[in-house]
Amino acid sequence: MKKSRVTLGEVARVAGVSRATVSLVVRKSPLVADHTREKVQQVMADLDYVRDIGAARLRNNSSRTIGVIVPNLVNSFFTEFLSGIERVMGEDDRVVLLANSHDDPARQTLILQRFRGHGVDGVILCPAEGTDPELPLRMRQWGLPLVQSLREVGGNVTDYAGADYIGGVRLAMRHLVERGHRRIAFLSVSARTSARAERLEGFSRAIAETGAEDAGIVEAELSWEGAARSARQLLELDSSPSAVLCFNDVLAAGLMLGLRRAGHEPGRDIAVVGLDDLPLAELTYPPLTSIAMIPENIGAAAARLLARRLLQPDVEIERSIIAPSLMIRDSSGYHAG
Amino acid sequence: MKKSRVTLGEVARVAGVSRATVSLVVRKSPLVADHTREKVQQVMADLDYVRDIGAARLRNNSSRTIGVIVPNLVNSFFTEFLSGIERVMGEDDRVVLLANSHDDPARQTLILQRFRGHGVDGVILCPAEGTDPELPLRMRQWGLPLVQSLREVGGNVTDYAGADYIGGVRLAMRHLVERGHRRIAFLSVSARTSARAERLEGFSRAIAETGAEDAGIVEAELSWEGAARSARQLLELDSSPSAVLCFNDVLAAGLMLGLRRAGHEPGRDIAVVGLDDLPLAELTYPPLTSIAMIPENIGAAAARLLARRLLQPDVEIERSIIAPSLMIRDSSGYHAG
DNA sequence: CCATTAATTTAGAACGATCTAAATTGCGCA
DNA sequence: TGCGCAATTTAGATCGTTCTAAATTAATGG
Repeated sequence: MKKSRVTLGEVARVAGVSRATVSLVVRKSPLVADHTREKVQQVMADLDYVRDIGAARLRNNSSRTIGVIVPNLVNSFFTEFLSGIERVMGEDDRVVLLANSHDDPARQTLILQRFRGHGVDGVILCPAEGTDPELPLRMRQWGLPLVQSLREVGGNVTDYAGADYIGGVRLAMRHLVERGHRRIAFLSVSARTSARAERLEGFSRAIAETGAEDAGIVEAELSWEGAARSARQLLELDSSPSAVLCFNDVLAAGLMLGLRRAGHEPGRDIAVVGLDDLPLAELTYPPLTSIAMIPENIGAAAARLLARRLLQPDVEIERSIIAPSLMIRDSSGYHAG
Repeated sequence: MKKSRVTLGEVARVAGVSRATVSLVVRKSPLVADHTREKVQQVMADLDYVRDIGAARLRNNSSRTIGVIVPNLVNSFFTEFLSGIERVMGEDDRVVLLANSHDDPARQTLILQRFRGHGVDGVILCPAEGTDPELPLRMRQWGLPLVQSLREVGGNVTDYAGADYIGGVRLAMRHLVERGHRRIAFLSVSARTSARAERLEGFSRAIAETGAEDAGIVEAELSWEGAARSARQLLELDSSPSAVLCFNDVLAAGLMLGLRRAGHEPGRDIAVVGLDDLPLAELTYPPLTSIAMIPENIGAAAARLLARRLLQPDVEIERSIIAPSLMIRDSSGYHAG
């Protein structure tokens, strides 16, 4: 029942060479003669040899494993992001350790310790809300390469991959203004993350640039239910906005639900625009105008940044920012008079 | 810049004991005297010692790592499933290696080799479409514990965690029949998986049980776009169904879109019911009646099955089937005369 | 105070790979 | 044939932990 693993030594014995030679073959070294290589490869295939990467790492310090920490696995934004990471790392024969911080810094710390124990080569982190800004420095002291993504703490001290939310918000606002909207509200969230800060920054800049009126900022819990509840607050704003830009598509979808419940038809009585362009955006009613960020690409970019740093630990830090694009659908269809 | 890891040996030296003793402390053995334990723990904390699990596994054969392979990371069904696995494994201080097979058996095989190389303790697999039914046996020969989930190949030879789709379809069909529907169609998918077979089985059983008319089975590509395109075929069925039960919520949402485009109002002109009850179901218009399967719980169940088998490798195989429940919303609101 | 037994602690060999440094083999050419 | 140099191959130490078996220390009873 128990299987004894086939080891380098076995292969060496059967092939009639030394362990060291087999090791060279495994690592595709050019030092080994062609006929030896072929013989060894044949034996490896026959015995179904699988190299033990853990044992290898003990000696050469590369586990070909990276850790990814996301705050959430329900929002498909994060899972597409994850998908991009997994794809790029897989192409490079690396493997992904996944963990969910649930946006809890304590849990995030625990996970990082666990990852350290498993000897990951590096980490892609979307920092939990309330993460200690010193964390990147601490990780540097641990000698653990870090790429931050989607959110960022500690100033520009690590590689970073993200979306251009300032530009994205600008696109959305211009679109609304072109459709004649003057009083635009923003549906934000209560969680203090850099992602939130960036969007708010984008909003105020866009207000300045377009000359539209800041019709108010309302905070909701980050869930469609929360957004639905906030519909009332938005409708009761003194400024009576004709359009609402939302923190993300989940909130936008929830808001549309809440508006309809309150007797206002989104896309006709009031324009709603989301951010992220989740698959969901096509399926709401009316279909949601949104800003595509293509999280899969952000994940891929983060993975490439990390791969690059593993290769050259001391290369200067880089930021990889994915450009947004406007997806016009019916929820912004209303042309304000 | 380079950090030399703090090892057991360092801790031992500083604490003035042997490596073996420190190892006992790390593993919380009761064999060590209280005062020694405290001293050692103090030193471990001071030096920021992190146990190298890879090195440990080399000796004791437990990596506290499990592999998970899903066919897809976009459908939130799978990501919630994943979330359940990650949660339960995390509670047990285990770590999850994630990979996406993209429903491709060749890639799946590659991933399994990779996982083997990383010394995973076990695997939770949602088999790709077209997986060799012999795979579970092969994995047994490798000595790699396997839990299948959501889909299954090779007969009942491994632990399995899934949802009761036969029961779920029954719930949905009864609901429709209670609302007066007699001619019910099924929107299926082309991919041949056990998940599909089970739902079709449920459909034909429910037809028999309820005495409703099988108004036809239409196959769509597994995407909302595919489902939208299939609306036409459904509407052109000779049987002119008054209700459509869909393979899952993504198809249901796409179908509703297609129906509306074709001038038929879902929930009023024709009832639509989904399966899975994704978060999405609340956000479509009209909100989608669906059968909740709670993928997070299925993932948790799969994780527990695997944890149990790791503890007792020879315990008899077990099936863990999550019971479905009916979530009534507006898309089935139409009461056929 | 010594013999036993129980409670702690430990030296040293694993685990499966890689690295270093040195040994061996083969080849061209005098 | 024999020498020098490049091309291959290898012995043995090593990575950080756990295991085995034995050694040491403490505790108990007579």
